[in-house]
Amino acid sequence: MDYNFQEIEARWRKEWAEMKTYHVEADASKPKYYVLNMFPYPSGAGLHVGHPLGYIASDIYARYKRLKGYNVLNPMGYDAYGLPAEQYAIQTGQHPEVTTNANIARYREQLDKIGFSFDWDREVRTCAPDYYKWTQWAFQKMFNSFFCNACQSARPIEELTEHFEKHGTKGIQAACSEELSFSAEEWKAMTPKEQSDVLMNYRLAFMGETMVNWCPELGTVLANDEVVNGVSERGGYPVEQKKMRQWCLRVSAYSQRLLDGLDTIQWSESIKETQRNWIGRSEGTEMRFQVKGRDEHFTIFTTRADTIFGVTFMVLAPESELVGQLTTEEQREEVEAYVKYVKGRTERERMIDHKVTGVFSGSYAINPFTGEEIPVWISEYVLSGYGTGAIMAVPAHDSRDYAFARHFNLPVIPLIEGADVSEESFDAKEGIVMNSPAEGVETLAGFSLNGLTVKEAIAATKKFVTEQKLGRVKVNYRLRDAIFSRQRYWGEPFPVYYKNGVPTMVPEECLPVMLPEVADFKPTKTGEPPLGNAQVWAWDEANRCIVDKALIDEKTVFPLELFTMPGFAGSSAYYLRYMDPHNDAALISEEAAGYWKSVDLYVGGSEHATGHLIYSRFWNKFLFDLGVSKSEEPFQRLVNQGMIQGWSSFVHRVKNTNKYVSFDLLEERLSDDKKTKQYFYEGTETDPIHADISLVSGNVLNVEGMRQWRPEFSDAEFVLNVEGQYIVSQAVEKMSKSKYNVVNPDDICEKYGADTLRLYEMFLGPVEQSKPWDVAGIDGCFRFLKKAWSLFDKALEAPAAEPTKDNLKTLHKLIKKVSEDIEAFSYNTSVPAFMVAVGELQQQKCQSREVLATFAILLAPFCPHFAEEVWHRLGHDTSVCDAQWPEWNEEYMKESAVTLGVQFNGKVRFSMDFPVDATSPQMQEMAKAAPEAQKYLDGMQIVKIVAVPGRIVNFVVRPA
RNA sequence: GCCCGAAUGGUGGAAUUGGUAGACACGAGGGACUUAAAAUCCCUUGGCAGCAAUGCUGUACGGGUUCGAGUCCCGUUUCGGGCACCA
Repeated sequence: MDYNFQEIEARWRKEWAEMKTYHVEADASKPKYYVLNMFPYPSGAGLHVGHPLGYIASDIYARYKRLKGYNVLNPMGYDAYGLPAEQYAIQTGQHPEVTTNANIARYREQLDKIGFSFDWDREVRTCAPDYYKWTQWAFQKMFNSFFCNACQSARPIEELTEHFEKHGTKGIQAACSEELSFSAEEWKAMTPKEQSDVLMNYRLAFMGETMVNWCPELGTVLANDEVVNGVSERGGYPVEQKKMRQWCLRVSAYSQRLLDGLDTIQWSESIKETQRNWIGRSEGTEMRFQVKGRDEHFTIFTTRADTIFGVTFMVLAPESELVGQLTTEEQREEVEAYVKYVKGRTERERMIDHKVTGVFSGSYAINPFTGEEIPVWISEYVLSGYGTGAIMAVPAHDSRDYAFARHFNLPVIPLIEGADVSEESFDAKEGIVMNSPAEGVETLAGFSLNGLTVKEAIAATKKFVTEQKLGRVKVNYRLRDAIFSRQRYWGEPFPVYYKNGVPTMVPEECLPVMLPEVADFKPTKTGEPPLGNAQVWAWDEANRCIVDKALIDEKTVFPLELFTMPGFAGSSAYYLRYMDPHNDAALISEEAAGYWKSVDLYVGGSEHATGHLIYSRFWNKFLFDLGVSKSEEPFQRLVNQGMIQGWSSFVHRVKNTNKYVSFDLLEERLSDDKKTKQYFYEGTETDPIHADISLVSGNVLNVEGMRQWRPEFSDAEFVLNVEGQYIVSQAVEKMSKSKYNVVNPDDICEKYGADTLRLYEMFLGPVEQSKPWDVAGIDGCFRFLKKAWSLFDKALEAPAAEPTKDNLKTLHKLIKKVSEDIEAFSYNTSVPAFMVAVGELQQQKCQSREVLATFAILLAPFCPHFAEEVWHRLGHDTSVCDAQWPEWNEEYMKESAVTLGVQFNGKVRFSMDFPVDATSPQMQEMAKAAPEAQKYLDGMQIVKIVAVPGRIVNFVVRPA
């Protein structure tokens, strides 16, 4: 009987669904294991072969763990809110929900063909009201919390108001946007609006007037991780800086915990490093500088306090509030012009050219150590969002300060012995300090750093600054608060209304606040976000319901928030919801949270390193503080699957013609910058144009198909080579619809079956690595399954037999290899092990039902349909999923004989055969053979015996 | 510029973590079966020399440690990834 994968796979697909084979419930009698994939955004293009890579890898792990006796949670869902559906809606008027549901249906159909062990009863969709209810709920909890710096934990906001009423801000240690100072009396005297504004300064979800990344093209603000190289990640549109009122999450409050947590989880070093970079902890000193001739001072942040004697100017960020205060009348006009110039530059312009620009403020600061006067400048190279927005410039030891000093002719004072600062600054934190102070300069309390190493000098300065109360030691983080509102339609609405200008939460019992219907998905004519188009979008406080906007009276009926939440809102805690997806009383029950705790294995792309994976950790830590999540970290082990790239094919069109020339007729030249290759035909340059890979076999183009494919090719001229063929050029690129290089998993399932697809994707290379999809190699995997099938087929037709020694040896070698490989996520090496094992069993004419059944269990994680089929043909009536993973036994694997050799100088050798067993007489013999060998090696001593089981034994010898 | 990571046949990639380099697969070549093709099976396949046994050489390049290095150390080159006026 042939391997009829289509029939087998269809049957088991149906069976598993009917039997709910993959349904899972919390079960205290079994250890749990939680496997999770990053849930997909269901795009209109459907799945390509790259998508399932991670799903297959994690599915293998989930199935393996289940066979090992774990209660495995392996859910799947959809990150359903997103920009493409909304943009499609704007173009076509089609409601995003309609397109999203259609896409989800398509995804589901594709996923179902690949044989995953997902528990679909637990599916979540971020756009479902019973799901986003809990996104809104978490937001409200953040709104009603602040972060206590002393206990490093979120606390109810009431604790803060109580404290304000008793003591004002005195003794408050809370994460905030801005340090405030007021007394209890002042607090009590504030209007509700004023109190609300003060509390916004502390809430974990707060409304803040901040510089945001505004993308005019998309009509919305973007988070820092959504801006790449100064343009929007999606679409690549320019992004500018704009001050706007926005909802924000105080992610920065958790900086230290986010950093510390990294040491407790098994993630790749590179992702951890990326997150450490993004958090950007830097330990330094904040120092106060007096302004000359005025009773004012300002504070700077530096990590190089030791360079205080080399400060020759100060620099303020143009956006800094200090600019207004420190600009003198004479300089005002010039400064204002400069600030205006800086505002006019986009983020991208600033990034691309680091122009040295700046202007003198007119003021001088006093060096607190020496009393020297230092001019205060303003320049865009100082960022307002980091530190205090002001720096002390030490041109000798900072390259940016150096460039500025050279440009504006400011003095450069070297402070490190032997540092040559005539051409560039000396930035390294090493060497011996000098000129600190320079000879003859008197300093505060006679302070001197001369002769110390830089590290000692930094420590000494910190100590001195603290003692003399010139400032304080301070830790700064680069991590910014996340901007949490978007000016879009297709996202979670905020459960917030504006009561006389004060943002107020819709009562928890009334959640979710459902996304309203709108007539138009575009922003309103007055520039309001799309929700401004909703007619029924006001909150009736008395009746606790959403009502028509026309009823707004500012007494009991108030306008609702028009912003929606960003993409990361719904994806930040979805892994918790999977634990208890139908609970409508809580995000998750105590029992579910206590049992499943956190994700043991998380699989997804590394592109989320600074987005989702930070927000999720933050969100989870917050819920952990609330006691909802039972684990400080959401994802214990993270595996980043690589991308599967596609081989794109190109036809070459001669410039300004409709003539396409076979690739082998072109002449290759390097471009002027010698980085890219260009191809010429008879001296004229050609442009490579994507051709659909379905029209190419090998590297030969189906010219007729090409003509029919798209109208522009129908009357094109194709110049063929001498064999009458049109050769395309090929290159590896990201798999994408627009590059016509997409391989659809459906086609592979159709032609080879899901089991072959699964096996092949794993065989292609390490899961973590990006690699191109190579169509040719899949035959090898398909052949393997056919061979394995015939092995079972033949054995089942023959009478059953006891396992032979060789059978057991092959089997146990395989058990060991596969078990170890799965644990290590090294599937690409276990596939060959299966191939070898099948070859051996075939040769042994294995007829043992027992051996074959065990083989089926081992194969089950990789090729579940196949395994299930043969498992049943072997006479089992329960699913192979409920079998038990076998243990290997070293006994069976012992080699019967090895070759013993002595090697010295690569010349002297002898050999003998003996069974491998440390206690066997033959092994003892081998030990004796060591002195025996000495007679071959006169004057040598054997220092070490290296035995490789089944291989060779080397005696390591040295002159005695 | 700074911080990671990588480099092994024609190709994807193995190598028990310091112990026979190139598993397994693809591709290529040869053969069997077949009228033929597909499918299947067998053999060869890093390079050089040789009929052969075998020998020499070989893991980006140059050094080093070691009885022994793809693996460890130092330097160089190239390619990926991340961060980037973060004081």
